[in-house]
Amino acid sequence: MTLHHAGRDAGQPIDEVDRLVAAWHLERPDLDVEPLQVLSRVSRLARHLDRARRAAFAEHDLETWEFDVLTALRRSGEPYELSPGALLRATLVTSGTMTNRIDRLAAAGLVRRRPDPEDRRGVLVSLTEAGRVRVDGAFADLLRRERELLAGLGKHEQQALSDLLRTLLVPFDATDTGAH
Amino acid sequence: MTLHHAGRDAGQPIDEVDRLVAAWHLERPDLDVEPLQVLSRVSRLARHLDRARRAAFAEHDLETWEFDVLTALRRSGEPYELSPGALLRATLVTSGTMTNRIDRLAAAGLVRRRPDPEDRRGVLVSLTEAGRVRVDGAFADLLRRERELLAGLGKHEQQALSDLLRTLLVPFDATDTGAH
DNA sequence: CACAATTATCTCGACGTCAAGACAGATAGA
DNA sequence: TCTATCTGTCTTGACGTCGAGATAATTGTG
Repeated sequence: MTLHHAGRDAGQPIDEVDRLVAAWHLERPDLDVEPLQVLSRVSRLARHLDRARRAAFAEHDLETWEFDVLTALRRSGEPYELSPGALLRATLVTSGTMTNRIDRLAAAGLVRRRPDPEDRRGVLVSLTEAGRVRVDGAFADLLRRERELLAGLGKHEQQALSDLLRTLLVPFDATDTGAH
Repeated sequence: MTLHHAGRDAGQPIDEVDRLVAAWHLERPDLDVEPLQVLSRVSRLARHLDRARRAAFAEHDLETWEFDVLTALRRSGEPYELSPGALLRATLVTSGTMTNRIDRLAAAGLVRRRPDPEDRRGVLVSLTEAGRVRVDGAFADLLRRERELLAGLGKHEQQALSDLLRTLLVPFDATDTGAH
């Protein structure tokens, strides 16, 4: 395996993934572990982002899962109303989970449930005024914090990064319909 | 907000995040949601990766959490032995979770627990031969699949991507000591 | 018009994780 | 040495998610 030139750029700082890759090189010099350079970083970064978000939402008395549901409704525009089915497709959770989430959000007064007038199997979930105010505040705060996390990258580096990530993402978004 | 030039490159396909950003532009034209271009993609990609891994490990009768613990041991080298404390730092879970994981891995015959001869509070967890064989097989398979996921990128695009991700990751890895 | 297949939501039990705290042993200062 | 503090591991209870399946309404076919 020709890994002699596949290392890091000189001058870059070292992160946990560099250490992890180095450890694998010692233990399994026969394997090409380069995929980890990209994909382990994606996973670890996502984990850190989850924590950062949780901290941001805590100041608005919201859990991450509450934010996910409320933003899906907010993003859908007036009258901020979607079916549970649409919500679970937007948030990638199962139907049992969504029922539970809607129950708790309704108990907290952030959403309202009403029967779908056009389909008697169906239900429509809408944002209350309290819910809209809460999610708008949390979202603005989230964007502020995310901008800080990206401060280390210039505008066109960010653009390059999103383009590269999109390339990896497209195959998934194309085939995948989410959990039901 | 001057976003008129901040969109996507022409010729690139559209992914879910492009749709999500477009929806926000309609609903909240006052907000600069560009951070989502990077960070939502990271989160969503991590989610898809989790699923892909789960599928890879299933063929080796391993859960993701089992793989995480076993690779930490494998990577540490002979004699493939670490304390629960070291394992929880490596995997970013809490101590209660790690106790539970070790219990189940020991019951499955993949790891062994023994008292630390140098510290009577402590325990040492080591890979059994069965555990080493299992994790080596699963890891090779994982790398094979991850390489396929990255097939859409050239070698130096992968390099560029890991460098950009490292820049975002370094501040976290520097300050953060993980969950205890 | 009836029947089968599909769609939408909810119910329930099992599972893995976390957070807080219990407990034993180690360590350092008075 | 005695005591306070720290460290390492385990215990416990609450919680959110999943997966399977139940129920009910709609749609499509003959």
